[in-house]
Amino acid sequence: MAKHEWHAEALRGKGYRLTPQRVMVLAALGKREGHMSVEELYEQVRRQYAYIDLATVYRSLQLLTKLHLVAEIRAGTTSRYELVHPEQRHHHMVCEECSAAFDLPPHYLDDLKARLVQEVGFEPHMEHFSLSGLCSKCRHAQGGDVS
Amino acid sequence: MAKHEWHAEALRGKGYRLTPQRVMVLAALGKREGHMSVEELYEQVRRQYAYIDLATVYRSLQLLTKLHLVAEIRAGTTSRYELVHPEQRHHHMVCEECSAAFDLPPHYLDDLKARLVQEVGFEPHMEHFSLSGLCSKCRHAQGGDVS
DNA sequence: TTAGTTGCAAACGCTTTGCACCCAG
DNA sequence: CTGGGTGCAAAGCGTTTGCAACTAA
Repeated sequence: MAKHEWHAEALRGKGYRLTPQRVMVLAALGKREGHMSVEELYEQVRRQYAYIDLATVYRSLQLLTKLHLVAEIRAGTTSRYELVHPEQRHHHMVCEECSAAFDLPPHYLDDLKARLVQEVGFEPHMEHFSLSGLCSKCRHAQGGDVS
Repeated sequence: MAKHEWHAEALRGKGYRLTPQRVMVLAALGKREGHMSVEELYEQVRRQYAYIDLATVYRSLQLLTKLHLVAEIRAGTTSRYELVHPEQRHHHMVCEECSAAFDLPPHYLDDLKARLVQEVGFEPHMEHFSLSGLCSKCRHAQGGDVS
């Protein structure tokens, strides 16, 4: 079963309609390794179905995010989205220079989260978490200057 | 010398004009412990000078942020601002429930940053960093359900 | 059949910009 | 005096919403 079909089934299982638009959104997300901006997603889906509306893409992403079938990653001002694969939780690092995205193994933040809950009493919500900075490639290219 | 005067001097020292509007923005920021939204700042300044324009507030914050005299804290979609005190670096935790803001001692993130640079080669930029989640008060009020 | 979903267009909230006037240096 | 800064109004941009038509179940 293709990558996105699991998600489509989950959608129906929860009582929502499986419309062509939603399938296309899921398929587009499934075609990419990393996360996509709404605009990228929109362009991608439009190649299959020219009449889809941006609002529909937004509404689909909203629904899918609510159901935890896709994850919303806030990078700077705008959001990016990717399929959720429950067995491979991770967070993100986005390079400010080249926009490349990297996965951040969960244990880094789990440690931080545990310490914060214990020592400060604050429970951070890290589902939509991402760090921005410089990837190793761009770091070396720039000679390591820190802003 | 009052809290914000140091910042005003720094502004002039770098060759920018010290206008009443900028002084008022700095003063408003200095009056508060935590960070303020642009709107709060605007309302505050308007009490002294009814004709200030929102655009001026935005432009002042942009300049001050560029000069590292104020820090921009991204909380969810919008930004909040506070005076920078170089000797007391810290990051932020913002409660999603009650919007209260807490300071996060730098060592928590310094650890994380060091590990990331060493182990993954990624250098996160944490100047404008904040965590959102639930503060201890709201956590207990809600009975600890995690979304 | 019929409630959930879509396309369309308009509105929204926050932020930025163009421009003529103004004032800090 | 003069160029940087301001007020004003309008535009920009990503996102959301109201509504009539449509369609998955």
